[in-house]
Amino acid sequence: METQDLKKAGLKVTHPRMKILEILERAPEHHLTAEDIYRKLLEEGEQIGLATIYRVLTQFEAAGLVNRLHFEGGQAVFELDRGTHHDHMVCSRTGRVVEFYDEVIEQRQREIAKAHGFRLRDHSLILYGEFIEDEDTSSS
Amino acid sequence: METQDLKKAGLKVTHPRMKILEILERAPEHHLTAEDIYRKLLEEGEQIGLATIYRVLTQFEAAGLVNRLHFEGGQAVFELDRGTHHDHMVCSRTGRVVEFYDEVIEQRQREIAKAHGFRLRDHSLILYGEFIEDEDTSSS
DNA sequence: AAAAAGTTGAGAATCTTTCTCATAATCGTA
DNA sequence: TACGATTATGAGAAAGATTCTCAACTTTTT
Repeated sequence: METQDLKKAGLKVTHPRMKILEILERAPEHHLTAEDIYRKLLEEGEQIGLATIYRVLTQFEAAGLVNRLHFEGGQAVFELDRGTHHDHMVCSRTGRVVEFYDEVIEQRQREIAKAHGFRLRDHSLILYGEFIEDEDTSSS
Repeated sequence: METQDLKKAGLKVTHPRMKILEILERAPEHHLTAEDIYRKLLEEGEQIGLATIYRVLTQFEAAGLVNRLHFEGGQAVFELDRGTHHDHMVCSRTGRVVEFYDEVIEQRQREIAKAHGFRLRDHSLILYGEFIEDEDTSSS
């Protein structure tokens, strides 16, 4: 029930916005590109324009409903903001994304920022590599 | 004297490549977009095509001579690889970039990766905010 | 229900980056 | 030092991602 969130953000409760939120909520991957969302909506028979998706995602980002992440590869990915900050680990083989949170790292960042006279607003930490279990050793 | 580096990477020593390296070495900002390099070269009377700049930067990246960074905003920025890994702090007001290195964070990343069965290849840590000294409080 | 305000879809436009291909430069060798 | 094989360059076209434009349409307010 996010119609509240939309209203709070000064956004009208429209069909495209609800559907986009739904997709983000249901996606098992949790991290989707605008195109991913576009295709998933099409599959469900919702013909929502790509331009609308980008527009809405940008509005959602401004409202704090979603986060936009810049992984390698140019295309931005979006995730629902579930209130808890976390960083990301991206498997270069499968594209799998795992979230993690580490208070030691968070704390160090604050200290480093302070030491540099830097007002820390946000940060992006992404680990790149491969999950060992995702490795297809010898199989077909 | 990087002609050695170019040869070692299996790249011919050409005028565009030398000039691009020069620009990267001399740039006080240390972090340039392909366009930045293109414009700086033009200012020096070097008419090198943008396509060449992108091509060369990609080759340099593969050879480990430069790093490609993805700050917010879509455009990639490049820096000369001076052999010492570091992360970045970006001022949203001035665009100023400051490098830092923190062994505690590096170590934590390795531990986190290990705990997740993740073979860590690389990482990107960027702090966003503003340098307090860059703040134009009241001035003209 | 009508008016006011905000939203959508489609395609055009923009921006960044890569590709194509004919021409030109580099490098090892004769 | 010139030759030939190889590789690189420049310009413009092309591709990919995202934003813009604007007329038609919903939502919300009155």
